[in-house]
Amino acid sequence: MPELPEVEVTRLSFASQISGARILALNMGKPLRWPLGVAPSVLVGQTVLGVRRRGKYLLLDTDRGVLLLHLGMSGSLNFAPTQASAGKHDHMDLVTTQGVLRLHDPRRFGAVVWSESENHEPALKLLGKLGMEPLTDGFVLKLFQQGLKKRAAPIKQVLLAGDVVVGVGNIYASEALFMSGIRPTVKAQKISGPRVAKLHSAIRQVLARAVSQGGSSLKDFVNAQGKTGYFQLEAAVYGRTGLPCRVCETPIKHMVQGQRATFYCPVCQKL
DNA sequence: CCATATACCTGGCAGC
DNA sequence: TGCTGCCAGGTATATG
Repeated sequence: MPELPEVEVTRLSFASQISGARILALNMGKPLRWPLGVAPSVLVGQTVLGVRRRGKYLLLDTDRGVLLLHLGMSGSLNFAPTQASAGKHDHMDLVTTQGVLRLHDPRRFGAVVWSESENHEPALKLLGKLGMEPLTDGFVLKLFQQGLKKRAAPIKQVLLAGDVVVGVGNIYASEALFMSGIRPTVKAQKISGPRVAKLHSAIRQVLARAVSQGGSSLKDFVNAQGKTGYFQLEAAVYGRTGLPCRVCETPIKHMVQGQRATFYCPVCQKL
């Protein structure tokens, strides 16, 4: 479910409410992708200073470190005034003086990891190689071009790798490539300057628009308040195999790249 | 250094 | 209704 927009929408939906809260308890359920790294009781008594996002990770800053949260493929967060009874797939409750932050994650590819700081081991390892943030001024066209120049892999896979630019997941990679008229199979380094500029702007556009619309995944995305996205952002190509391209009516094609589904219009995306 | 395959885990759905 | 096989929004890790 979560690509950058969904993670950002989730962050926005509970950051201000949890900020300033004192942690009363941390209850972990079934194992997630990685262990927390410390005894949950270490968190008790800490104060939540705020919530940031880096790529698809949420960073819950406290006065003594940072709690890294990742939603994996199927995770979602809920922030509620009181602690409801936990369901089968609820694997973390962070109980605070201002509410309970709960992680719901059926597949358990998500993670909750404690790090003493952003520059200490767990955080450094997880965040250290991440690429540019697409929705900040740090996403400089020239740097993006330089990043792509080094890569012989197909552009779709370079986008997903997250070491050049973060936050573009499987849905938005296909969408951004459609918007910029680029074939997903083209080697990243072979894309012309003007095309890279188009892609750069398409990535910003598609992600920013999805954030402003409250998250736009195709399925049941809900923010931490339980509100759904508006789903106004209709996919141009993702999941539309065989359906007419919204621009030229040509049937949308499907292919597999790096064991992931890719969708594109063979006419609108020539190179 | 880079590119690609693999693993993790559960639920939903199409097809029989 | 039940079973089987396939698919799913991510990414660290191993392997070439």
